[in-house]
Amino acid sequence: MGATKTDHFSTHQNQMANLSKALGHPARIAILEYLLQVNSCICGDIVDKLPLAQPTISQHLKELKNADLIKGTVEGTAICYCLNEKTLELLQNYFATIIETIKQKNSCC
Amino acid sequence: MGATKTDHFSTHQNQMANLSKALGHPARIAILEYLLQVNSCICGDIVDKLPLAQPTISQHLKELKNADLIKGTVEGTAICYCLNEKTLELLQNYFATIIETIKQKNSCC
DNA sequence: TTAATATATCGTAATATTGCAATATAATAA
DNA sequence: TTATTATATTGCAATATTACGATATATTAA
Repeated sequence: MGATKTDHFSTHQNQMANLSKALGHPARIAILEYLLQVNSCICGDIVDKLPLAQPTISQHLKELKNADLIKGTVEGTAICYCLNEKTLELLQNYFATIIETIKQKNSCC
Repeated sequence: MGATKTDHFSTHQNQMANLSKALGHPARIAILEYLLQVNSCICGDIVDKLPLAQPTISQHLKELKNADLIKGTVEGTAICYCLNEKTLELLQNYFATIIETIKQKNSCC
């Protein structure tokens, strides 16, 4: 098979898996970090910053957008991308809660 | 192709991508959350808790272990798995820094 | 030793991802 | 209108992931 059994897991588990999966490629991490570094939305020049062809980057941007990790607005000929703080906060909260929970536990291996 | 151009990105970017990728499947999120919920290491019963066959779970555990997200110790006939706090802290810190950086920025779309 | 139990590995089919050339689309400029 | 520029989509080959039956391995129990 290979089909991920999405229906066997909770909505929340699928959501966190999808967000993680969207960040599960160095190019997409690089895009995230580039958008973070630039002190505003970026219109256009992502392609010049990464060692990948334009269609490939477009595809990665699409995946980040599908996961709601970035937002894109049409700005004339270019498209203006920026990070979606709300979605990134979901991730931050998730891992923060995990660490908190671990620290409350008495022990481990 | 399909080969991920790992060599074109920084070690750090590859590391965060690998960690994210390892969590990019609902079964592995479910395993993580199960290990978190149980107030100790778990020896054995993960297979009973998930709707997947034993070899499939073994494979997912292997991936989590490869990513250093969990630790496994042999405990007689069973194997004792637990979360690796250090690695999960890497993720927490990463997203915390991202949110912090976003909040410092003047504006966005 | 043999049996029972727990986990891992092998092999393989189904599916998904990645990367890019070629091409399409959409907006502005000339 | 016809360029020009920026981004998206299509199509496809290479590769990776997922799932699991069958089997192997390893530990304890009898």
